[in-house]
Amino acid sequence: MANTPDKIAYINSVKNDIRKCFIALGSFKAEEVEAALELIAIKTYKKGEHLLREGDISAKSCAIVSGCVRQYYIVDGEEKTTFFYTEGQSIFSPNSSSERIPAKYYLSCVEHTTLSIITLQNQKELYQRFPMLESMSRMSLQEELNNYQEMLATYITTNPEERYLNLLKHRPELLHRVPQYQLASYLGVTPESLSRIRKRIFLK
Amino acid sequence: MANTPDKIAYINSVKNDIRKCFIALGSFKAEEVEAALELIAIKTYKKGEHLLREGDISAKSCAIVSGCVRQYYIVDGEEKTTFFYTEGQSIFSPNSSSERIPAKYYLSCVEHTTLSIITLQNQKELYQRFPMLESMSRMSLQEELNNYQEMLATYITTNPEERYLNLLKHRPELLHRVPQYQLASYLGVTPESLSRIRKRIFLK
DNA sequence: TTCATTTATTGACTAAAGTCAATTCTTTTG
DNA sequence: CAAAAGAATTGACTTTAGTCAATAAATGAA
Repeated sequence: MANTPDKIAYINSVKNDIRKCFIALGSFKAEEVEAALELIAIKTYKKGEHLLREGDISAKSCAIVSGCVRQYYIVDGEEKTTFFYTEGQSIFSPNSSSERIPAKYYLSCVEHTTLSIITLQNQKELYQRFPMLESMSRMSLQEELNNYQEMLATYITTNPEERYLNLLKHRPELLHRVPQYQLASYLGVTPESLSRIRKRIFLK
Repeated sequence: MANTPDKIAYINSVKNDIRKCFIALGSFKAEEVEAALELIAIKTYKKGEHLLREGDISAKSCAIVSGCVRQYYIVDGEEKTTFFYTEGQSIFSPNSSSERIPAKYYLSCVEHTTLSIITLQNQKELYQRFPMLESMSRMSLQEELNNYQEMLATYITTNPEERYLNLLKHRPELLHRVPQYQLASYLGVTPESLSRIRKRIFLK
């Protein structure tokens, strides 16, 4: 399927936004920025499209430019949602460098979604050329790790109702973007229970 | 409190183990290894001692040489355990580089524990001197992030009984090293419930 | 717009976890 | 060793979530 002029224009505008980010870092020459941009692909996905299926071996990392991607596992034939990625969030590859680990989960688009994608191969090249980027990457991984530690801690220390209220507080937009049965599974309850939790909260 | 000769000998033997790890990497000269070792401290802690308290600003990362460290939050006056670190695991600082974020949790030793500790300051120096170490650090952070993503996913997709069975399978030693009421809180249930879960499983 | 499908809610009932109090078992320590 | 403190278990009861079936509401495609 060939890209329409519209789409090409859109991709260029996204690339330009990324260009601005690189330039804002202040440490790169114009040619270097262009070289780095060459290593990144911009792709769009339709609602419902999969980025990854269980068993796939992925060798790329993505950042969400716009849209929403759902991570889920299939356990006993049931979809169990474990994360929603939205604008600005990164989906790190389950594979670092040389390993070839098949994914245990699925990634599917909840909405029409635009990603910036870099292959591990290109990432390696980028980091060799610009060690500063590897350093930044390490620090953002560290931050992301802290986030996950905190998410796990929050999950352990709260019950489903509190988790729903948390979501309402910290990612309210999700409630409108995502079907409720997927939210339910993300909160670790059945759709029926989430419906009752919402009712309970409403009555308070 | 001065170190006894015993303790000095012990710390030296630990340092020597770390020395061997560096040498095994194959890319460093003997003086470089010694310089790197200078940046790392070995410390021992008694059972019950705290490495970190809520509100503390920590500027170091640790690796568990031996022993067991429990991470917990205090929520409504109750300790909520969210992780157990054992031999070979790393406790990354909640602060990367320049930020000064006070900790939201506690770290306390479940047993007599030995740590290797590096300050963020020294870490920075180490990475500047040996970029390969920063690259390794990035990759191990990536792996650790994958671990956490999977732990969160497992937590979301399982009920307390399954979580207990999981622990039995993947970290059986914890069941003997850690008091049951702390495990209960780690599994997200009350001590009474865990006691009943164990009974239920036993009767099957 | 209409029909079909998907999603959300409700009801009735069951299973599991929470709470509080009492008891037993285990570990510490003076 | 004995007393005290800490940890684990058990019982009775309450609250919350799970399950299954029915219905209502919303969404999407022809």
